[in-house]
Amino acid sequence: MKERLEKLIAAAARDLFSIDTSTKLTRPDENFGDYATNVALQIAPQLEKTPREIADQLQLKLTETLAEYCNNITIAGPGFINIKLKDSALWDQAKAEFARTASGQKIVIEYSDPNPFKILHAGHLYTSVVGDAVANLLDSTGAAVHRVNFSGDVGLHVAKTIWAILFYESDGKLDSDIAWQKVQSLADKPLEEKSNWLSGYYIKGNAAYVDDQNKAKDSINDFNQKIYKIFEVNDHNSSLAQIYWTCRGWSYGYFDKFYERIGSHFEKYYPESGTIELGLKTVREHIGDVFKESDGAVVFNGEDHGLHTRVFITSQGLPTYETKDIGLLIEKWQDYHFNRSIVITANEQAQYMAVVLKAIEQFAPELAKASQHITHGSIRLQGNVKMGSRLGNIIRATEVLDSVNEANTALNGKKDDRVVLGAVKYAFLKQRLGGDIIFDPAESVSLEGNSGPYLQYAYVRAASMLSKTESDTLPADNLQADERKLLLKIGEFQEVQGRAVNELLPHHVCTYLYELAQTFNQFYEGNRVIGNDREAIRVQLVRCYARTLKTGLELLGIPVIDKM
RNA sequence: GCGCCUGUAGCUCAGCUGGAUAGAGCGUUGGUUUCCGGUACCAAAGGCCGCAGGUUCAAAUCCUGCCAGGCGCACCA
Repeated sequence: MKERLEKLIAAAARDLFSIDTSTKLTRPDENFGDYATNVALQIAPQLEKTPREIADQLQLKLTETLAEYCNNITIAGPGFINIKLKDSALWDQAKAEFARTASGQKIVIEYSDPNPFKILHAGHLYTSVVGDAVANLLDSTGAAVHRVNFSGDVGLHVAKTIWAILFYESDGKLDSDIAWQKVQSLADKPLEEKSNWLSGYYIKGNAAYVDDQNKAKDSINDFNQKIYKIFEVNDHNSSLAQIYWTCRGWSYGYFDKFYERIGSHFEKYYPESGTIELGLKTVREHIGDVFKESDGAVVFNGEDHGLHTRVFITSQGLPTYETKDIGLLIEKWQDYHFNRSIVITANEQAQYMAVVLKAIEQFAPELAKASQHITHGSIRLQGNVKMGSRLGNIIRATEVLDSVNEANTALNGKKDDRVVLGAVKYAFLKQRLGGDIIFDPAESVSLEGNSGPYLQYAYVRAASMLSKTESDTLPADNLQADERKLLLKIGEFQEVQGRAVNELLPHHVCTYLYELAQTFNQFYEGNRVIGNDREAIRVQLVRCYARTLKTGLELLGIPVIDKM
């Protein structure tokens, strides 16, 4: 509807003044109209007329050409043209489906990216929720969306953890047989406990590495190579390898359980270990033309492109994250032949990723061009304090869910995981991507006001009403003011979804859904539906509203509830 | 030091492809229930939109400088 009107207005301007405009319609204050355009103000200078004169001429013309959709076109202020839609146009708009703008396209979206052997913290919860919402948005455009997950199953953090297990379980002797016995003895423990056990050793290993206790640094670097070696020779038998594979399995098992709890689903996991060979091969092939050797390492000279210079292969001959990311992108390409590849991470990776993509651009420009990196802020504690495992103030992902569960149970006397998820996801998504999120376990996730449960409750009300009626008549004209206001708001959804997709910003959907639910709650207060003599029309309206709210909540990955 | 991001009400944030009186939630104060589910609704108080210039008929929005905070800058991920 909006695009149609914009085209008609552009056509009118062309007819009247032989001028091309690219003016967009906006949603003005409800007192002015349903749509507004400032086209008269914009073209006035070049036509050397007053905006008011132009607006007058346009008003006459548009009253004619927009007659099918609009019944009132007025001029206000310095020359704004305000348009009021017919009720029938409002109904059409409210019932429209999403435009399938990316139908036939393949999109690979990678997000969440947890590290085995390390803690799954609040930041992982946040990035997962964001990724789900962005993927859902893309899905709504008709594209085939493939959700994948990249996880660091090799690398220094793994060496730190394994080293610490060996060191502390065998009294500093680094005896893998003794450590393996310990690992086996934990077999029957719950996944959560195993995961905590591992992340505890990561913290110890990291501390030892940083402080270089007991010459730990060299020793850990040595273990790093040993772990890469496990993959090189496909070792599943040595006690070190058994410790590695067993603990790795615990981590992945724990991730699966977590994703199930929050409703995330990945089509494929790409472990870093699987990207090494392809990454190394690719980088080595391009030593000379893209990469160069420097101090025994292989680097990409980002400074030539206004970026940082980064190491791709260390002087030990090991691939860094950079090289793994190259292998990963090529592997994704081989798997999917995507039109678009999107990676979501925290802000701190932004400039790093720019270097990797610039390097790829040198030898595979089409891959780099199809790739997009979007980033978000991190979770910070009250008082703008950063979380960090070494600071001992990490909030586990499950702690966030548990604390909200506690608050919700206290509020209404019973536990409901759907409401907890609604509250947490909405709290994270309602903020524009990019900035940090200040998280206070006690207060940040609200259950009232602008919150997930508010939306869920606003749906419950409508669902409850609809269960009490059989009414199924067609919509009618001559809407009353409150009815019209609600229908107008419902009709805004397509525009909001379009904008959220274009900008890959889910918070637009949150903002809109909250306004929509607010409009509905206001309508609900003042207008009886069931048993009213306008029941037929109002039931149609409520159906339309409920459908819109449900679709919106689904885009955000928030559970839709009939009764709560 | 260089680069990127951020600065809007007491707090947490929308608004930033320039437009009409700068919005919401929480918190504070005061109201609303014979009636479809009160996790609701209504109202009040609360703003040099970080500061200073510039562009424009029009700037929270665009440009420049400064101040404050965050992130990144070679063998971690």
